[in-house]
Amino acid sequence: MRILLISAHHPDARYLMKALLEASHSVEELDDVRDGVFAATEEAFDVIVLLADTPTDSKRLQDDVAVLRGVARDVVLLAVSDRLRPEDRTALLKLGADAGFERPVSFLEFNERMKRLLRMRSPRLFSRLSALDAETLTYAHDACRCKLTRHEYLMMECLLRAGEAAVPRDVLVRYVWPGKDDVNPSNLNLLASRLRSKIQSLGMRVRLVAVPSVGYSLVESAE
DNA sequence: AATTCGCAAGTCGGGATCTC
DNA sequence: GAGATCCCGACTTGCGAATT
Repeated sequence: MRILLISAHHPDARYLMKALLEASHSVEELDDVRDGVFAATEEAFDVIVLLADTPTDSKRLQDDVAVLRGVARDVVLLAVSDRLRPEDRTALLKLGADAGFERPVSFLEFNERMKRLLRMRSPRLFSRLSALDAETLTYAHDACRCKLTRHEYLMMECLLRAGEAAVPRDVLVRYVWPGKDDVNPSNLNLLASRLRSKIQSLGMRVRLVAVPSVGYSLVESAE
């Protein structure tokens, strides 16, 4: 999943970021809601997680949720706060949040809830990604199963969500190495090469194709 | 110790340009 | 127009560093 984590240097952000990365998500972290709004208009995220300040200003959190929902209508929007009274939770839901969590957050529950909400909001995308298993880092196609590394997994996820359309190189780089702006472009070639040979060695009926001057695409092969 | 990752170097193929 | 050459992007391999 492509996740935008917005947190104003909250101590929990480190923990959440680490857990999300270990769960094989592609996470972009920003510390300002205004930057988050800009990022959400520039790129299609699956989930936006808004970590409120400590102590939480409920009114401000609600305003932030409303602004984010205004620019990202199809995204799963989650708010995490110190304290969520029933009336706060209700207000957040009315303003467009899909769920509100109170600290401390159980990551396992948080992760499962995210997946469930994505399934409801974007069933087609969820179906495309169903070939991937984040827990075991495997890709399944027909009767074949392919064990992937974390980077290979993220590249595969990025390609699968595009269907058979070509994914630009810069999009792939941002997806696989989120938050890093000094990625050597040849690293993507290297990753693609290893992913391709892994798929081919298992005889899978999909091919990783380089699209000159654009990027890569994943296509079904006849044989 | 095994796995993963990334850098460096080399190969390959296709397109562009030049020369005849 | 055809062949030769050059260049660039894609791909592969080897190896060492970092991580688990």
